Amino acid sequence: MLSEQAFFEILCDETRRRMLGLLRREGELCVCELYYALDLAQPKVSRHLSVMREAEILSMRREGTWIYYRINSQIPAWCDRILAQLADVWMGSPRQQQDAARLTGMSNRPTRCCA
Amino acid sequence: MLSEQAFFEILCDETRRRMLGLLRREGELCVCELYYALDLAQPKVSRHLSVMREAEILSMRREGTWIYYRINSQIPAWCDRILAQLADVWMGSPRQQQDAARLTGMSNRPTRCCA
DNA sequence: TTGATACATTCGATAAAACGAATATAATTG
DNA sequence: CAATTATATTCGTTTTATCGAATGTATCAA
Repeated sequence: MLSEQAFFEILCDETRRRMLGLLRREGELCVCELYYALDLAQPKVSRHLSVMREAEILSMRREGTWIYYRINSQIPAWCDRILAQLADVWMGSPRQQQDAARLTGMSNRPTRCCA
Repeated sequence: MLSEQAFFEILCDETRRRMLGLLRREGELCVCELYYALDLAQPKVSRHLSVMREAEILSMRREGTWIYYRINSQIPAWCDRILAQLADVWMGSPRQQQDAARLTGMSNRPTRCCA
């Protein structure tokens, strides 16, 4: 169960905040969408994903070769409220807009077959 | 002006969260009250105070030999909201109660002569 | 000016976090 | 089975944070 310490350690890294921002906005994204949108190397994104998965702030599901990540719906309410505050700050920041724009402009995004 | 990165780096450390929790509750505390309440070495508390002072999340005033710290009233609104969420989580946690109890039980607390 | 009290800083060591590069695994397609 | 695509992990290195111990500074009182 996501501890206070683990939660703040996760928020400490800007890459992870960008990932959480995008995921909160989009609901669910696969790894290739994430690293494309953030314009970062795939192993780097994967490592941060695994850190967040182990801390149970993210959950994942596999669909074929793609793995979709989302913010774990089981996180404590106070974490969710802080993420909401963070999203407020983020929306409108140049970096968030850039990330979102790159995602929108991405071609060949995988098509989800199911929720 | 307190950056997003600086803010989350500060929250990353449990000692600093305890300090912010106490300061939010008490309004203003001097260094000796802080390290007594937290039961930590004075240099350790001083170092964390200077980190937070440099990040402009704390402000200070001197009164004689005592230096009083408080949460900077100029911090961005979103930081304040996150600190409020944090205070909610904190209130009632064993550690917070312990810190507050030690402060209450402290003898020879300096008497403030002015605001 | 000497001593005492409150607080700050420096120093060296340790430990944790993040990185790029390379490699491994897992599912799909032919 | 081989090749391809998507994702994960390992490895060695570099950076950064934190710490205790020791020392420095500032204020006040005698």
